[in-house]
Amino acid sequence: MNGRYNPENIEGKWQKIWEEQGTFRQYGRGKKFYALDMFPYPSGAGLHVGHPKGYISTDVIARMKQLQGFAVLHPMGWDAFGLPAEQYAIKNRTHPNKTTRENVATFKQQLGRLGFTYDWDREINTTDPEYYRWTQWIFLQMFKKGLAYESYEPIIWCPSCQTGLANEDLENGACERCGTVVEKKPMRQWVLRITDYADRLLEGLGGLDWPESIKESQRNWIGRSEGTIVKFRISNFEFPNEAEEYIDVFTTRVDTLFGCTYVVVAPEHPLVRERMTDSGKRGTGIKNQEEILAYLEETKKKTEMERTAEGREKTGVRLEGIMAVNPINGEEVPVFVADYVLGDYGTGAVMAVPAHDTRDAVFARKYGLPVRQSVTPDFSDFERTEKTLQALDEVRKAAKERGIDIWVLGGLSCAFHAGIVYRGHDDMDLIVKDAATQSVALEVFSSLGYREVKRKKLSEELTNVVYANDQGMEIDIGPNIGEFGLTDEDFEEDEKVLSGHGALVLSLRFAREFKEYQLQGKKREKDAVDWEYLNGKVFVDDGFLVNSEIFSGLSSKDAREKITEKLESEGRGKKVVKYKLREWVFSRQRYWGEPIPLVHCESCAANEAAVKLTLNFREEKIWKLLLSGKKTVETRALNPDEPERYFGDVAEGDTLRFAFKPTGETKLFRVKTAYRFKDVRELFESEKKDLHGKIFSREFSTAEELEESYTALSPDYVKRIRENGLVGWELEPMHVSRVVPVPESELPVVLPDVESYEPTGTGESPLAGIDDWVNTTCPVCGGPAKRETNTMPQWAGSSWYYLRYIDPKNQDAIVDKKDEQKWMPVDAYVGGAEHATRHLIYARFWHKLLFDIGAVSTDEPFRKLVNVGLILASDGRKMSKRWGNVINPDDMVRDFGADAMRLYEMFMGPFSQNISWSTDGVIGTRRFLEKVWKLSGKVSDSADAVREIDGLVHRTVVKVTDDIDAFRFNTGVSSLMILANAFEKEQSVAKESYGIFLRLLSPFAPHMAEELWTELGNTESIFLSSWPEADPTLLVEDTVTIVVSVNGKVRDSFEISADATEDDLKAKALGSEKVAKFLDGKEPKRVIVIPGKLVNLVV
RNA sequence: GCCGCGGUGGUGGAACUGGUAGACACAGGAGACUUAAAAUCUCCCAGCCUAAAAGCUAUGCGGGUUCGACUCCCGCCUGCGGCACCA
Repeated sequence: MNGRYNPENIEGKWQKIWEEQGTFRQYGRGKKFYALDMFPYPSGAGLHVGHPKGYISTDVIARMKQLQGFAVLHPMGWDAFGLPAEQYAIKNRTHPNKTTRENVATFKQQLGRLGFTYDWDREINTTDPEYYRWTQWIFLQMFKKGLAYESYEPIIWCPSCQTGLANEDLENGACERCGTVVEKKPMRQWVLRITDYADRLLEGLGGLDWPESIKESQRNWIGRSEGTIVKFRISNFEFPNEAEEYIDVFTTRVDTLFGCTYVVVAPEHPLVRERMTDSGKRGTGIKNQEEILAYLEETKKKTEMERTAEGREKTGVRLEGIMAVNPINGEEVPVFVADYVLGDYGTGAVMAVPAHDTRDAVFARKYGLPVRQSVTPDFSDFERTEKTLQALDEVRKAAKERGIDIWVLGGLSCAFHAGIVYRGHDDMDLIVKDAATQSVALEVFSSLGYREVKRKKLSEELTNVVYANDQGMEIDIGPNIGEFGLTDEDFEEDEKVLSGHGALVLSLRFAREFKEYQLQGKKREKDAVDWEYLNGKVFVDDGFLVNSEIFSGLSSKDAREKITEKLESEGRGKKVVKYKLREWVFSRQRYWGEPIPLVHCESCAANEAAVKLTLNFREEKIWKLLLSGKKTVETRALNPDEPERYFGDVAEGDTLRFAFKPTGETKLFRVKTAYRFKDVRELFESEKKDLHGKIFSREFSTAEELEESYTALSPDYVKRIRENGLVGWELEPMHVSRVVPVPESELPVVLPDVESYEPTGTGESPLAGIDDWVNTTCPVCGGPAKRETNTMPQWAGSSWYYLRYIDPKNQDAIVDKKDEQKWMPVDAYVGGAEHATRHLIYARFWHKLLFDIGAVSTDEPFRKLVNVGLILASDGRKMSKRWGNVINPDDMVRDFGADAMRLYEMFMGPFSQNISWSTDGVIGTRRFLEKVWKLSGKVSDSADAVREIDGLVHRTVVKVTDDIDAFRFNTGVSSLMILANAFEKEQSVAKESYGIFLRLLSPFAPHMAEELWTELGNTESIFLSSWPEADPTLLVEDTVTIVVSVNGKVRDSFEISADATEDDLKAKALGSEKVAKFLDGKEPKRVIVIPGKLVNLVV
């Protein structure tokens, strides 16, 4: 006997032995298993009990897998770059390196006490130059592939963190980190072209064993939608060059094209600015310029303040003087500028179809624009009757005779096609306009054979009465609206509003048809028609076309194809795919991050400047066509999402850079001299007409010619632009320098020490102030050059760390290929759900790039992903210093032992669920361990102690194995408790059974299991033994409990041998006295026998 | 608004593909041991009605399918998470 259970005496001891003997470095075995945790950010606060939950789970799995004979990789490391360390550094004037080192030490010590199986020889730290050397290397690979580019677009800027942010770093329009409302700020940025991978990121999800919610979040985030670009020609406009000009709109509902009654462009749309900028030869065509300018001003202000406000009111201004021509029918429709259209999604312009889009409907109603239905719901699957319509007519007629005007809420068009009127899902509401005549209305209904069937109390004073006739038609009559002072206008609101006011609402519903609808809905499942009403208009996702000329009668789906085909064949449209995913703004203007390994060389740029014009096109075939005969071609691309936004203060001889996006492709112009803006613009516009460079070959076949075509931009002109407020964006002069990658052999570019970590706030990182670091020589020409001073975001290092664990000390590659092939992909990745749309998208993106360049062998890094649920404090809030509700794992280990704490965290509930901490719960698992400890005193070698509960032992083997594999730790632990309770009831426990039990327990409570295993006389570690296998013959029980029920209610049960026949069961059940009572002497109508389970008697 | 996931005792939760709802544990109650307390052990513990048994009611609410529903279907309510003027 081993005395009292005292975790202190055994836990440290075994932790040391495991580490010394390398118990968990059995890498030579055959099958591999890679168990991975999302590595922590080593904060100054240390661990709280929530952190280890995920780590315990991977440890449990790792230990079981090792017992099952796998080679198990289970590493840990530190994601240590990031703001908190930097902020701490600013405050305390310590180097972030120092705090990071200290925090890591604390974390490591805390984790050590819990007895994890980490191989610390593989520890990595993202701030270690030997690590970030490879982070920089990956960046260079992106740069070489054109996936990293310099952009001058306005980006999201957090004024408090003083850095640019990615779209992913936002939470409800505020900085995720500090909660400050962000701004848009134009500045030079490094951006990663993640959208190039959008489709693959989307498709790859299909094969992953990940929680559905995470996959769904990623799908949402990527936001792929297939649609059509439709070209609306602009008319009523003086065309200087007789050139046609178009507004391209993006729509996913091209089937509603005939319902388009106007076009809306975003305030940022080039059309707006272009029409407004000057009175030169193009003219503007827009008559109400001032009004529009005022509107643009207004929207600019609005976006900063109340952008997030719910239910923003829709505002807009018509562009007077121009019209847009609907390419499908030649109809001219007005054009509006309105900020309910987003400038940075689609084409920044939409075709408005108020009949089939709620936003357009709201706008159309406000500005009195026509509404034209072009699609109607498809009710062909429903068996229609005319009954509802008849009933409606009847009611109306009878009402009219008595001088009552009845309003119908809900679409009659819908009623017409369906033969039934629906509002919402099941009824149509009638309103008696003149509330004073409510009593008369009631009289109408009763005269038509309706009688009261039900009364619903809506509130203290308000009651709803339901009448029905004998054909099953129901009418709801709401309370009298007269008392509430509603006016005619209120009737235009939707029914919700009215009932909210206690309006007199009469609901007409045909009960039987509603039932049919339910059945149909079930059969059709996802095809079920989805629609809603607004002021009598029908919003239909899927239906068939009406009012659409030759397309009428087609289904929405077919029409989308057919109309697109037609537009395409005429050059007036194009099938396209759009994403919500934005490019990844990758640079940060902060200190504590990986330096971006690039150099800006002015000398190289100067050489380049000898060539008068350099064009960069992303698509190779285009620039080749354009630049044939030119001296220099640079393949680096610039990707502006916004066209020609930046106009600097330029003087003659300065370098100007224009970025524009006429057709979605990306181009960069560099023009050695400053040119007159107007003429440059003309270049853009002409370019729009013909992508394939007609204008270049015609007008600028040589660089010299191009230069001749332009004259210097006059200061007057710049002033005018500014005064007009047309270029409301920050003016920023741009300098051309050539970006040169730091050669791989010179990596890492080490983060230098600085005097002050303080962000500069100017859009430059603190690194910019270190002259002797910034100034360097160009790797290409050897001339003076400046280093890139932006740093990488925190997400960089974590986007590939799982690869480095495999081969952490490799000097020649990010990971050895053979080792990579052995260990990848990760078999179980555990971490918080909050990483759904950042880390987990970024890492997949990087991994796919690495796959493309042959650095890794798998297309996806994480085969299986499991979310760990939060551990909340006992008050239900998140654990935080701020609330003073933090539980420290060290205290738990001290008071109850690591094993009890591990066991509790696995037992407390479903692994992925958020659950409040309960220290009492730890007491429970500690008691269980005490019980197990005592059981060792009962262990006996004698064979006669065996067999009794062998069945239970082996069923527990199956249960625990399955549960661990499926992350159902709570029920796994529970079954161990059941087995221990059973052992306890026995006189003695067979040594063999106890050995099985210990091995099942060992992943959860390794220290105790190891100790007791030794106690049993084993000389080698329990973790070098093998996982128990269940004996199938012991799994079946000899006797089973059969339940007898009468009409499904349990009345009796009995034990019977497992091989009893159905007839045996039946006989026994019928013989039961308890059952006889319920049979009431009658013979059961039917007897259902489920072997091994139950007998049900139907009376 | 759209999408996804949930809603079971005083509490955390269990129930496999429809077959004894509440395993396991916490808290609570009663008792044993003890001078006493802690620890430990035994028993009770969904609600209603009961002396007890029996019975009835119960898995957010209302319907449905089925011999039988926490489980499947329809509709609602509600909580959480994601996206959100994304055309």
